[in-house]
Amino acid sequence: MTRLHAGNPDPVRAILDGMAAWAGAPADEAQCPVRDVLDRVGQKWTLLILVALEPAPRRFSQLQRQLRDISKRMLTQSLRQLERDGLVSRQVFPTKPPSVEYALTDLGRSALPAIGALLVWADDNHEAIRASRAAFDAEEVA
Amino acid sequence: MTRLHAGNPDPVRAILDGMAAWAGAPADEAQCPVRDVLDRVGQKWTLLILVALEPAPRRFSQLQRQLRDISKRMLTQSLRQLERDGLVSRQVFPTKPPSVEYALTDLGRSALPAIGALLVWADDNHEAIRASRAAFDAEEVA
DNA sequence: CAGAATCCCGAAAGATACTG
DNA sequence: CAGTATCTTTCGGGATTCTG
Repeated sequence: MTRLHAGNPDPVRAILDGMAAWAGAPADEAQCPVRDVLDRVGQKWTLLILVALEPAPRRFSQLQRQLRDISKRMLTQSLRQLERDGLVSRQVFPTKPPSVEYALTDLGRSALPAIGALLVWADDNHEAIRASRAAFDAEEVA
Repeated sequence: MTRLHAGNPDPVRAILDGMAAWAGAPADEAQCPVRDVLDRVGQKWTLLILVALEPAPRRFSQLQRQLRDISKRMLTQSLRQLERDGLVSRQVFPTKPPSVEYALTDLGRSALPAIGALLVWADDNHEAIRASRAAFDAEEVA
């Protein structure tokens, strides 16, 4: 068990080693923790939902309004996955009409710093990225 | 310009505000820095490539071997995007046969801490996640 | 060695309509 | 309100083949 700790001096290197270890098993790569989480991260809505739940628990409609252009279908699906992964809790109130409240679990909350760091980086550097793209595209034409 | 700084006491909140600001423009959501970077992150190979380039610059074939099951096509495509975004530099050596070396730019390197944090979290918690999934699936059957 | 060019499939995700 | 059920489209990405 190669466990990585936050205090690890070179986590990135350890990650590479960990990936190398998984490289042996052909089909078991789906079980690799890195790939596993990366798939979730790629889900387009999951991270936004987690972030949206940070300030306080939300109800279904509240989330849909907050995320603007997400369909009910995708919201339901994403929430189900997050619930299955244990990052989000779902509590049904048998009112009339029924209301459902979603909240971050401790596990889900523990992911926010890392996610936040990524989003902060995105915000800090997207201008540089856009500039780089413009320059790159300009050369392509020439 | 709501700029987020690493020292911000509550970056997540600021991100939400930032997203809300973008929510106004209907089609310009693609320009939202958060969405923009999230798309890249979801690319399945981009993060792995960045991590793989951390220790030292690599050549095309080296990368392909290191990432095991990536095809030439996807490796080329991913590297091009990263180059376009200014995260990776590409240098061609006119040897015979030609060799190409890829390296992280300063911008690319600046993204590694955030990525590392995410991957460390993944490794630390994937066991809890897998347990949660098992429990969830067990209930579904019942 | 380091790609470019095609072909093709399955998964992700959007639109729409119906329900308890 | 909080979903579920379909249908359809899009697109990421794998396999294969060809080149300088």
